[in-house]
Amino acid sequence: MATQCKDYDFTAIEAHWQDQWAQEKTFKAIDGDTQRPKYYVMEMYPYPSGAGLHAGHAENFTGGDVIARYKWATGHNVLHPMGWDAFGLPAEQYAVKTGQHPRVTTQRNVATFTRQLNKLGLAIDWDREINTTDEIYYKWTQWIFLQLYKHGLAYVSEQPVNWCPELGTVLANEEVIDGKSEVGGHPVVRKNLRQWVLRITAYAEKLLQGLEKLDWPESSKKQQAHWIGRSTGAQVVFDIEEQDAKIEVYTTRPDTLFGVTYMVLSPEHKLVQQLTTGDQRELVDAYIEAAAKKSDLERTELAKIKTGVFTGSYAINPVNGKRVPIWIADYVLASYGTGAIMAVPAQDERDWDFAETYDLPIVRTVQPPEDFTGKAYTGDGPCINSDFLNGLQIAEAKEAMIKWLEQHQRGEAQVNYRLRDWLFSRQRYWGEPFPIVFVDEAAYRKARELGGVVARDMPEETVSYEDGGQTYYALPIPAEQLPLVLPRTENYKPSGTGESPLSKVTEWVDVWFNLETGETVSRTETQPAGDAWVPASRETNTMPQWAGSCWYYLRYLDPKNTEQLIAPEIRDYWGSVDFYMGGTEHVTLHLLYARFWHQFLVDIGVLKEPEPFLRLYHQGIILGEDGEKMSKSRGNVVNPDDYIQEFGADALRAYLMFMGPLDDMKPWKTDGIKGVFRFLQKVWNEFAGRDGAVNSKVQDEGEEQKDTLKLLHETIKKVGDDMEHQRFNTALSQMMIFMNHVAKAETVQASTARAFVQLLAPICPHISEELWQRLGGEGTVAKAQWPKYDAALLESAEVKIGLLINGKPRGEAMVAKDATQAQVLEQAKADPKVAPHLEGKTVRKVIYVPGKILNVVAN
RNA sequence: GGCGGAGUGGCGGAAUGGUAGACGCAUCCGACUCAAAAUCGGACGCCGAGAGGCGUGUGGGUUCGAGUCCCACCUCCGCUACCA
Repeated sequence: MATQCKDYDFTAIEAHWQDQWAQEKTFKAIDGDTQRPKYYVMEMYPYPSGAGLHAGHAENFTGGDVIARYKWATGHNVLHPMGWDAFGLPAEQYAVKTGQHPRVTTQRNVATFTRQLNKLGLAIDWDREINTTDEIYYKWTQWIFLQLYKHGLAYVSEQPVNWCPELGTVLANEEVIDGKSEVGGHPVVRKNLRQWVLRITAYAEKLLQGLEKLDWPESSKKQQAHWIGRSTGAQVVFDIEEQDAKIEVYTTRPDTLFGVTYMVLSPEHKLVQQLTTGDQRELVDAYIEAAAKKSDLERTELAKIKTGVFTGSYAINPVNGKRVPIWIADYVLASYGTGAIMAVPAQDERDWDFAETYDLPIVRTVQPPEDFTGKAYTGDGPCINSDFLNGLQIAEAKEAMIKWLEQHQRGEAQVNYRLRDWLFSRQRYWGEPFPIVFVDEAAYRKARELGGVVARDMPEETVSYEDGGQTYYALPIPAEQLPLVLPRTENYKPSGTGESPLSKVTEWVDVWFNLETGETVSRTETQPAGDAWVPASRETNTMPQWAGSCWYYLRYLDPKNTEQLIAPEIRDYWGSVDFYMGGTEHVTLHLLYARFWHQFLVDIGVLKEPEPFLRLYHQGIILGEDGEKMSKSRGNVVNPDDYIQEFGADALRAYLMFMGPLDDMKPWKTDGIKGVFRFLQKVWNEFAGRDGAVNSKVQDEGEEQKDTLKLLHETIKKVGDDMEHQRFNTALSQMMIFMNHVAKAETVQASTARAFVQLLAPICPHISEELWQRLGGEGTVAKAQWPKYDAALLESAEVKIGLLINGKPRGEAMVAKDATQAQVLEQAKADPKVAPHLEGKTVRKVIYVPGKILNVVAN
């Protein structure tokens, strides 16, 4: 049913059709529909912040929506879902500030977002809505963690971490930018804390290999590959003079081993104390203390001047027996390789800088070219000063050296990755609790002996930690006992000590734990009867925000399943995500983590497809009207709601798609939306008319005019091609050209109008549904079969071609499509605008491209 | 420093090696109007009265023909950054 509107009352029309779609469940994806090909398209789900929907969201969701609608129209069974990434810091920080519980603010924000998204007219299957903070959802987040734990991919580690005093939490490396927190920009320092860590490095190779087959932007693949950072080289063992210890280093340049003039340990290296001699002790201790206090910002920003101190000890170079001094310096990272390096200043810029500062010797082992004027030489060349390597090029020398090291048992070839294990715990309230309890050693042993479901979900290798002389052993809360519900407490403020707020909820933390069944009872109750019940303490850290987003694309497939993460037949039907749209900023975080979990789930038999996201697409950032990044402080923020109210969702959607290529960064121009609004107004006026259901120029009987028909088919072709390649801006241009023609035509056939409205529907669905109805279309335009163009109609008997003399355009001519070169040349010679340019010249050559140009070369 | 992307009218942007500037915005002229808005018609790269000349960051090259291909350079943006 269409509305009764006379004018283009977009508010009424849009509300009407949005209701209609919701009621009819027009965009419900059907599990197991074998009649139509499936298509799974999704956008990165939003974090429901208090600020509401912004322009970037609108662009992201509209872009995905146009694709979804186009796929429906071309006969696909489309899955286009939506959900909420609702755990995370901002809700908790807001709670701390205002005293409102995160659950309350989250619910409120989700309601706001839902209302805003609906106003955009998105073709979403809302029956599959998910929320990462729902128990039914995070039960499975916990379940996946449990599987990771069981398979030895989750461990506890006391390690220096990025501690942000302001936020009262630890951050992942990826959440620290220039030594400041990504959220809020607060300073970050190092602190040792007990943490859960996921062994993503075990998947480094697989994650790298998997990239090859993905249809992702090349730059994103490169970025991820760089993040994984595979390098090949050798591990080399250095003896230490008059000491029992050995230093292991990793190097990508084993060929330069003869050029080692000193060694450097990171200040955190475990051998530092042992290697420091009495007279150096004071200096070394002071240096270590200073390095520990430095924030990451200081450590990187002050990197221009490298600092370090001598430990007093010497290492012995395994290839030539030379003694080289061992230094410590914070330009060597504890977390990469072995935390120690062999320094070869002649072939490494960093080492050169350091050697220069501290007056350490430099020995070239690669002959630089004669014209080389720089300091460290990192290019190729023949080896020198290198004994048995002399004369070899770098690649050969590396091989020879590795062979030598292996023969003499002083090292071996090694592959290294830049990727670090993933720091997976947060000292926060608003996240998924870990399905873990800690018990003493006796209880731990007993759990294994009992062989219940607890033992079943235990990893082979014991996970434990020490604190105050006591060892705590981790035991899983087995799958049967999930979800482990986040306790409803008002104690969500950060403790400030680095402990999670949950640690203060003692009635939740301290439990009786059944070592066989994994059941728990608060220790405020009396101990249940039976040997299997022991006192235990829950893990009080929570999971990071990334956890829920690692697998949400799977939950959309089977959102209400309480028995399985996903039913196999549903998994097999939908497979992987065909089109995933979101910002580039998630390439090294979310997209890598999600691939890791996905590959893991494949390995344990839960999933089959090797990769989660086959096609990745990044929408470009929308800048403010001033060409600057939108921000509250600049006051250039565009609120989509304002424009929906003033021009309608269709106009907003059309403008967002018309601004320029979807993946380009581009500035918002309010005047621009007026242009597309005029276009929609024109569509309405031409087809609906100003004062009736249909404009009187729309004809039901008779034939379409030739030129209109030709243009229509050109438009069908152009829009279809553009839709396939996400070129929505040029698709709209073509539709504007078409409407400009219709506006000038005396009449137009209803069938023509309907076909046009179909083309418009993916981008402007509301006005299209309305006009489709009025023009006599059947059912919803969203699912009407996409028009086909007739190639024969695209041809015309006469074509316009350009007449060029010596490559310069001098005129144009209408000629028969199959005109010969001679005919066209005649016409050119006779053309009053062209002829003067040929006067007195001899024609040397003629190039004729039928339908395009005739170029006469003359002098 | 490394990786990636981009430089086209006043602006957003179009152009399988084939008449650069489609489409839209802004501006100007005209019609309608008492007037304005809306709408419609027209103009709109730069220089030039005109013929014409010059024009896609700069310099070279390939080609009958280059925004598009090749080489060198300049500028801007994004990401990343002591990873040995």
